[in-house]
Amino acid sequence: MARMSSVDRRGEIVQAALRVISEQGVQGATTRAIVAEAGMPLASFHYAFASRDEMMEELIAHVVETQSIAAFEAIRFGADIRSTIRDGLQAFFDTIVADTAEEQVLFELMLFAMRTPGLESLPQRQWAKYRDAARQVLEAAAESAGIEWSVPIETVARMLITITDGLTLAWLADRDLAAAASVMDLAADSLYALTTPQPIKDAIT
Amino acid sequence: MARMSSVDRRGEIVQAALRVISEQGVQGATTRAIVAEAGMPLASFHYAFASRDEMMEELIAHVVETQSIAAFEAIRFGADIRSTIRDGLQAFFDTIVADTAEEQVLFELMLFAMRTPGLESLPQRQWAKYRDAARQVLEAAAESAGIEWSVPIETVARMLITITDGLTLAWLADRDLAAAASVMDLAADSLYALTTPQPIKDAIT
DNA sequence: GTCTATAAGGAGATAGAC
DNA sequence: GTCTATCTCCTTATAGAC
Repeated sequence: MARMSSVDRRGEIVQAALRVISEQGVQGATTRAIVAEAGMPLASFHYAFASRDEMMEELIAHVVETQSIAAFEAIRFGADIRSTIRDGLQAFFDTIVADTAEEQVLFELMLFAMRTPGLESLPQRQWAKYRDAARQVLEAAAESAGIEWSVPIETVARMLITITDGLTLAWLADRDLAAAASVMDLAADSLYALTTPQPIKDAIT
Repeated sequence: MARMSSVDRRGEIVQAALRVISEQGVQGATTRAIVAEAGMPLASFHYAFASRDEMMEELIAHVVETQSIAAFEAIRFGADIRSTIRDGLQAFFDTIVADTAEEQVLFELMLFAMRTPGLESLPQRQWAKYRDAARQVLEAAAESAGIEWSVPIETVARMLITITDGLTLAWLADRDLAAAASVMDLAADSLYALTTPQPIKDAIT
């Protein structure tokens, strides 16, 4: 492994750190563990980064920057809006189940950021990105099914993120697939209740 | 401070550790920081506990044992079930806002437990206690308002915990009171939709 | 029993050889 | 530029004086 650019080396260290965190948690991500994972001598770490703090800052910024809600990309739209919502929740949840370790890392990093001077605002940005992704998928679902949301879509997006966060936490805690399914059933009904057939041109009476 | 029983000293250390964790996170809860907070010499720590690991184990077990959802105790029941639900959510959320640091500690401890051999099952027990508390408050609300839940109450309880967890996480991330209120409005409607007037003796048609 | 003093090891960071 | 060897500090844990 000949010489590599400083940028490449920083990226390689960050990726190695993410793998270490995934297996051992934030606590276990010592400089020694990281360079061992990356297969480089200890001094290379401080050649690329001034300090471990600086590396963690770049790592979290990288996660916030690149991490979208991959789950939402697995959603397939159909004509039946209620089924689309339910299937969409399932697609989200299946991704969480498949990438449980990664999801746990996200929570650990967000809590770490909250405790770290200079990184306190990153969880806020992260959740804003979540809501943005939720809003986009809700817009796409509405357009696909020919319905409208009866409350501001930002509010529906917040509700959706509330539900997905709650589902994820419960999954991390008790790994109960059937229980998650029953919650998703209720959640799909609740979100479906927020839809109206098409434009506003269908009044009662 | 004269001599105290071993049990008292263990409790005092655990309480001091919780205060340290509240201010500095789990990482900052070193034996030195804890005994400094408790105002005792370092050796007292290992006189009471064989190791820091043992203390953390007792601390988390203590939290799981004693921590109920204090928020649910602030709920006042009224005749209007929808308002009762909405007010109940607000009472929960107000408690979260008032005790944000403590709530953050709970998440940190649960993630810590998941990474600690021997403590992996504690989050599961913790969430089971959450659901139990939710079930009790849902039963009380139904009885008070003279309604029934149209789906199994365990499922409603899971839905409620999903929502409160999601609300709590979002609050920790972005501290947006108004946004939480809008989510609680939707959540109250969703839970209200799961109620039926009284016994099952009111059929349509 | 209680505390001072210290051991033993792991952490981040760096000096200096190559 | 890169890596070995080391420095310094902080951690858990304990030995041994009182």
